[in-house]
Amino acid sequence: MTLKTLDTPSAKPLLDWYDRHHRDLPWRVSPGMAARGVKADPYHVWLSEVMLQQTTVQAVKPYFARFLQRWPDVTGLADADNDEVMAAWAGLGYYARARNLKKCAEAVARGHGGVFPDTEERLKSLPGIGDYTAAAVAAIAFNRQAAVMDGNVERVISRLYAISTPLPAAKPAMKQKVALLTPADRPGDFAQAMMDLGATICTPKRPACPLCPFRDACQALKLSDPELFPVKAAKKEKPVRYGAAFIAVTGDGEILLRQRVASGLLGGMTEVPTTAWTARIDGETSAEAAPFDAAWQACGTVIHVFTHFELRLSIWRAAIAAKVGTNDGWWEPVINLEAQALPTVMKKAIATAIPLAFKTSKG
DNA sequence: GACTCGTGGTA
DNA sequence: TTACCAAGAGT
Repeated sequence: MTLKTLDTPSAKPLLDWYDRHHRDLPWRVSPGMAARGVKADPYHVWLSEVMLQQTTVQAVKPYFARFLQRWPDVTGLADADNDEVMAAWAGLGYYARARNLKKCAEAVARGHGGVFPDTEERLKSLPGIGDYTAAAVAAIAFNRQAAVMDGNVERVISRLYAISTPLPAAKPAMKQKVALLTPADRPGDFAQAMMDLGATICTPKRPACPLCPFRDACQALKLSDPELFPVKAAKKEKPVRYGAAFIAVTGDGEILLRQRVASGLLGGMTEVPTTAWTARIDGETSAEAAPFDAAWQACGTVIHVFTHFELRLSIWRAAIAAKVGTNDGWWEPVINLEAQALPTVMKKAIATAIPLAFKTSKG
């Protein structure tokens, strides 16, 4: 306890706040249940943490429920078909997470007897588990005193200590503060409390400081303005790329699909034939680049914003009498599109050409 | 440290 | 509308 210097606040007010105001989430054991001896299922904790990486709680909920229903335990997921996992993940984004999720399940099932390792270090050696997720699973599922730091925690800590060093350079110093603050008792609840606080009280804009359990200790509130923290490095501008996508439909109601290469953007996911996505409008965005000769009709443009560029996709449609032979693709009944591993941008492209292709057409 | 890697919600 | 951002990891 000598490490806890005078400027380290107590975690007690936060835990008391969490006992009263915690969010009820499908993957969470509430503090009340935990007090009665209910343990969090490491599989549930891990699955939810991977899904929640850079993803909102609202978006994760239905995916978490579907995955759990389909693959109730880690061994079932390890034995699952890769394409089915990718299809189940379709729409959630960051598809490397799904590829690594499967690899991690296989490693746990075949290398650890179906039991998740219970230390931060061993967890971090698994695919798709980095600093954050290793600490989160260790703390939440195994009650380890691990320092859990995500975007919420960064915001809370940066304000609590009025840290003016920009992110991500400030991360090591912030992590040290989190480690000093994390209690040996209830480390999992502490981590979840910090994240709930960041999500509901210590929000990016207009934080509800009067309701905060750290209101008396917060340096930003005392000396400055909490909304000024955390300081972040300036982000660069998003370039625009252009391309064309080709939706070919036969008289039998089949559409030409193909699979993207296993790595990189939308790796391993399903797509309609497209040109390369280049920085300029050129001949490649026209029907000249179509997969085969047909009466291609322009039917609109899809604008889709990825993390680091904006894509403007010209959509071309052709109704053909019968299938055309292809090298790298296959013909799929339009009626089966819902079961495919189609990322959102591809659903938007198809929905532009075939408005009734999906039950709920977005974009 | 700098990039890559999705998507949908919000102000 | 534009901009930010949400329980980050891998290279």
